Amino acid sequence: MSLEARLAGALREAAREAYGVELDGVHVERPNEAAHGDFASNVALANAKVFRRNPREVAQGLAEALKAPFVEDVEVAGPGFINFRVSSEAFGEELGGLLSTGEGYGRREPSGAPILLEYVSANPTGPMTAAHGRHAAYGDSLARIMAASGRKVSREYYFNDGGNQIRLLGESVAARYAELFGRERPVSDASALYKGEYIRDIAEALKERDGDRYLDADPAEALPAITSFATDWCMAGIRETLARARSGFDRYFNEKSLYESGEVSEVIEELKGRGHAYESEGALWLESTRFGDDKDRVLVKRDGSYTYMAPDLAYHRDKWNRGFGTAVDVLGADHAGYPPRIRAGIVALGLPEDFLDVELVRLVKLLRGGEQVKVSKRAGNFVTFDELMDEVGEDAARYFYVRSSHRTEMNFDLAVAVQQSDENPVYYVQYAHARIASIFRRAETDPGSIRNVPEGEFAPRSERSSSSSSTSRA
RNA sequence: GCGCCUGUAGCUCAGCCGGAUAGAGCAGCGGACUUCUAAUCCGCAGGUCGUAGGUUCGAAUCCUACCGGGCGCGCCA
Repeated sequence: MSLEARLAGALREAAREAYGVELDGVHVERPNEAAHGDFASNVALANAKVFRRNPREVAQGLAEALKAPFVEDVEVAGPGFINFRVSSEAFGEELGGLLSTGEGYGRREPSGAPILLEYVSANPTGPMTAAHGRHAAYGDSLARIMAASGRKVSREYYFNDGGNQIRLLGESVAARYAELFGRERPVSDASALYKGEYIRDIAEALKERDGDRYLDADPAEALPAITSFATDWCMAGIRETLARARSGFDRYFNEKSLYESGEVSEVIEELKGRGHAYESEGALWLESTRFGDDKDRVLVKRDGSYTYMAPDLAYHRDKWNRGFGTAVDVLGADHAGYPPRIRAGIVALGLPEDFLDVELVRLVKLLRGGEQVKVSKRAGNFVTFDELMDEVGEDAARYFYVRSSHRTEMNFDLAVAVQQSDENPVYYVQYAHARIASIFRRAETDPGSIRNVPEGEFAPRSERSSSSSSTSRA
């Protein structure tokens, strides 16, 4: 157990002993000022109301009742902070524990209900973009952190290879494919087609594999085959990109499987049965206003097809049925309208409201030397995640993505990310690693072989400043 | 118009379930050291925490209004 946790426990015990008060969140931190000790706590201040006494008095009482042999000195300071000085033996023990545990240090054993983390979930209509990159970096980091702090996590990528966007992808590829043979394929709305360079790549790959067999074929047969080839091509590319970014998934969940298993129609029936779905204007609506949404949402369109809500609700119910305690959805900020309605649907299905946790990731603004990089998806002019990694490297890409909170818009300056200078934090980290490795190489020592800390080599920082002249610590 | 997010040092960002002089890195200024990769180390300066009110013993943090930026308000996903 960490020193912070041990101190928090001791404070909780002292509160029970001295005041008969049961505290839940006890905050112990490392103060900014070394003069304030090795650790400090604001319990007395934060819980003054619970104790019904003035903070200084409470702090004094807690300090007196504290039973913690590893604490050398306790003092009450300022408006009611409790400052601790910890013995160097305790620090030595902690360091010894750190060295022997190695990379496992600080990790917790898994416990509690597993979490389903869904992220990226981009439909296979093209390569991953720089915006998706932020999702991959954030989601992967979140998964690692949750796992390290003792939660079982499953990562899923939910995709749909059958919707309207996919149809457009198929049309786009078919048009390009025809062009490769010098033909023109009639399309209903040329402006809606995807224009990216990759469309040509897909068409060429298709020509490579199947030759001209779709050229004069019945479109009713050719188009599905072309579309299927295109989505497979995109999905394979996405998987490659994700692997390169070291962001793996336990499962790629195809929306289609929810129709095949009957779960979509089940969900509709269940909502009807619960009285939360009604028909109006020829469509079937979810009564989501009853559960906090702005307006009711269509589940089944007038033409009989489903909106995305239907399979999405089926997917979330499927997550619940698989035994997950929490579903975390990482979505783009352009889906801001989504959480209230899907939550409404979840509650309407009788699942707990807090089952779903949605994290919205803001957009990435790409800069190059302070100048904004213009992107236009419509014109097929965008920066792919692969191009970004080509330019700055995988590590720098991930570092910058995760550097600032996912909730704020971020500026990603490609020019800075490749600089080998003080301005580039990635370079700093890499350089620090190189230097440390160099030291160990010269010392002819393997850092992994260090098992115990010689007495007096390390000291808590409250002792460091005062006794710096006595011992040199390299 | 309504809703959600956001505005902290010249720049990029922490801090935001209220608490000790508001932090870091970079950039700036001053100094040290000629080396285990100087792409180093130490120090200094720099902030009306968007603005105005309110709650509180105490507000960057909570509440209200306003200003600026982003996103959303489809029988698209």
